[in-house]
Amino acid sequence: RLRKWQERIRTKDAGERNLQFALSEIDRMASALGVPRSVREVASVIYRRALKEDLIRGRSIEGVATSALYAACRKEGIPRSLEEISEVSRVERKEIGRTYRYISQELGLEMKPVDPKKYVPRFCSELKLSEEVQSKANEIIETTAEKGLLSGKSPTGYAAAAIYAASLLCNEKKTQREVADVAQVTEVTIRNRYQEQIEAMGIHG
Amino acid sequence: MTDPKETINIENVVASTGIGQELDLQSVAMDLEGADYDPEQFPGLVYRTQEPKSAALIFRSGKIVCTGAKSTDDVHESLRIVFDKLRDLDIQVEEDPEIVVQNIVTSADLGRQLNLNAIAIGLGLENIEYEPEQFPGLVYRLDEPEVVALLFGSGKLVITGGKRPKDAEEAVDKIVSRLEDLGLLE
DNA sequence: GCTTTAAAAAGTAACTT
DNA sequence: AAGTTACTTTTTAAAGC
Repeated sequence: RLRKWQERIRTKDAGERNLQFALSEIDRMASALGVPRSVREVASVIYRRALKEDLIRGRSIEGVATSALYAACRKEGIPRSLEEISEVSRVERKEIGRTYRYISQELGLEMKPVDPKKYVPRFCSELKLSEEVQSKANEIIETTAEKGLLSGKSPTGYAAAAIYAASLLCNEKKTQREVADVAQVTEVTIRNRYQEQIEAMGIHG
Repeated sequence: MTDPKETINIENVVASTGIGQELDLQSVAMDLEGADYDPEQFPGLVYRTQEPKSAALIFRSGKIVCTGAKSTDDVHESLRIVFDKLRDLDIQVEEDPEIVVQNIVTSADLGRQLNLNAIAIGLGLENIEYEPEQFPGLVYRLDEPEVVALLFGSGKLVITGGKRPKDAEEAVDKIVSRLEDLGLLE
């Protein structure tokens, strides 16, 4: 009986240690990403729910913690791409995506697709582009998305192309490479989305 | 207007069978030309047929999996070739081993562009999976028939998981009527 | 869970030319 | 910039790690 009691304590301690590790990892990654405290709190709640629903079995703690943070960023309306998230995690992008989809489905998070406009302020700020460019980029995204151009396209690539187009229209040109670097997409993707967008907008650049 | 059902095309049929006899894959690999066998990598021996085109995975237990065929008839034809090749190697093969179709992959075209964002909301976020950062298709799981559909912005779709060609037809009908009810088609 | 096989859809990426 | 190749998703059986 003493042994069983010790085992329970040991198990409880192990569980506590794992939870503490997961929460400290969420904190570390959140700091590295520079997201507000509210996001860490939402991520913690998602992680604890996943723990309660026994979704971590067969998966790494770090993988679930990273996925919870990715989901939290989206829930709070300040999404980070899987590429950005994977840079501060030791879990690879593909695994984060898989785990995220799994916990999202199991916890019924009902995540809406990411709106490309959510990336505009941060990307434009990193590129030191004006408020005017941001507004123009948002207008391009809104107008072209309404025409159905967004279906199936990556939100980061879509936002990057709109920002590139807006920078040209506002005479604050940034090169495709500069925009591609902050959005972490290729120039080819920007070129392809850009062509579709300016055509749908009836612009000739 | 073309009925989407008429655009259905079977792209791949997966079936399993067995010759009812254990095999020494090492010797089969030596005698069967074109056979790929690397037990360190995968326990099955891979044998490809040219006409009809398919790939057969042959196991030590004598069980066989056939993939890549474009119809259930092609599955039978491909496996007949595999059985005969094994017989040529003096391996006893039952007269006609039971062949079970395990999965049929189909493609189809709804004929109009789809707004996947609207469909994701319309069909209910809890029932679908749409993560364009990871894959451009919207994943829609149906209960009856029990298949998985991948819907694309172009209006093209893929139906997989079915065991009968009819499963894909029923799935396309249900998808079309649901999208029409939601006013998301056309 | 992974390994292998086939196939479609469309997007993205990494190469070479 | 174009072209090629390859990887993402889904499904399914098989035997073994």
